[in-house]
Amino acid sequence: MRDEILAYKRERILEESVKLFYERGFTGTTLDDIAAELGVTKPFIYTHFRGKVELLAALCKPTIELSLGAVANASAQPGTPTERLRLAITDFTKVVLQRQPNIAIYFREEKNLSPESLSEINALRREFDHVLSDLLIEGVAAGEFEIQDHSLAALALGGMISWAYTWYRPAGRLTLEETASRMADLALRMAGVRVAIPA
Amino acid sequence: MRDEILAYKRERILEESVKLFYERGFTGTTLDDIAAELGVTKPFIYTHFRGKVELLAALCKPTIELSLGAVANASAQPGTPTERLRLAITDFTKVVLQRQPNIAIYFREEKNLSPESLSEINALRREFDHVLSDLLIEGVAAGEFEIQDHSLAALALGGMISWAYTWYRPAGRLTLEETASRMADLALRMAGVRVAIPA
DNA sequence: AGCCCAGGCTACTCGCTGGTAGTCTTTCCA
DNA sequence: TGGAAAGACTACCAGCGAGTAGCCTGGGCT
Repeated sequence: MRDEILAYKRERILEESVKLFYERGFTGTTLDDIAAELGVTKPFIYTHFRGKVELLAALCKPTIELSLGAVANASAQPGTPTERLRLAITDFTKVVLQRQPNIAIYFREEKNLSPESLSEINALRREFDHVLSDLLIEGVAAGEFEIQDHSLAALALGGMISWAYTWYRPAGRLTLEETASRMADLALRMAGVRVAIPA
Repeated sequence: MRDEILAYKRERILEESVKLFYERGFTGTTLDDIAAELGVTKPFIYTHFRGKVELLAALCKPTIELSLGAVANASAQPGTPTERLRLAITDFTKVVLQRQPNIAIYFREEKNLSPESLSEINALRREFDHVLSDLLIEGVAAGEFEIQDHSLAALALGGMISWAYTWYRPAGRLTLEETASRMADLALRMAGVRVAIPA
């Protein structure tokens, strides 16, 4: 019970931090701003986090873990490489779109992370590329994909999806599900799979 | 002659600014840092630029113009849509890779631009997407491309290439030319063109 | 009722950095 | 050789914001 309240407070601090860092940038946001938005004062934040950069790490790392989790989970499913790649891309896209502000903050404010957090996150990203790359290799071996350079293709795929944080609008023309599905079509095509287009 | 020296000084200031902003971030770099790197002092910079944010704009805007120029020029060439899209992607990729630090700074530090600079640059980006989108539509009309949603495809293409600023290393496995060419292959595939793969 | 303590707040400090005012030097021309 | 102007520097200011020390209050337990 006490722990739950503590966790809730932490969560609320993070929520407002995400919002403000997303809108104004990391250095453009003061701890006083965040506290004011919560209706508390700065020292309150210090009872839950060591400082501003720890706040940043707490926003970024779990989101990168979620991204890695999406592709790793999809890749470990039963099914053909084509099916698994489709799942990996749709799930990863959903993470990016659902956590759009966190993703944006991470890529923009990477330079403000502590060296320790940065290297932890970089390890996750290398793992991400690795998993994706392996899935592509598997698909080529199975004769389903046709890829010249699987490392480059993995980077291109990851970039195409990650980039969505710059343009996706929740109230836009396409729903989250539609966007994820169409991105998967584009991704499969890049992998050399013949994808039919609905009329 | 006098003007040339003035222009040279401006250029040198920008060079060092790019380097430091790229390495340490915009707010992580002080004007004193830049001046020290140049072997001068802070007021020297103020004789060439109004302030720190003008420096930032002077780094970003011409690079975005160059990106737009690359696709606009390619799109206006004679030739089939397939040929023009290939040229557009290779040339755009080259801009991204040659100006990698500028591109990185722009995307990371967008929030630090003045509202005026930001809206100018945003206009250029809209134009960029528009040109790319039109080229895709043309290719579909000509029966060369097969695309479900040309707006989404334009965003995905733009993202896939722009993203290269996060991973490209000049001393890496692939040369700039090779990377550009392979990215074009991937892009054409996404557009639904059958691209042969060299053994 | 009285005590204690957790949890939050008030009220600071202090370093940093963008920006500026005014001085010095050097060069070029009369 | 004098002087004027450009161009750069020294020395400063002022505001801002991260982080902290110590106080206050209210609720629960004895």
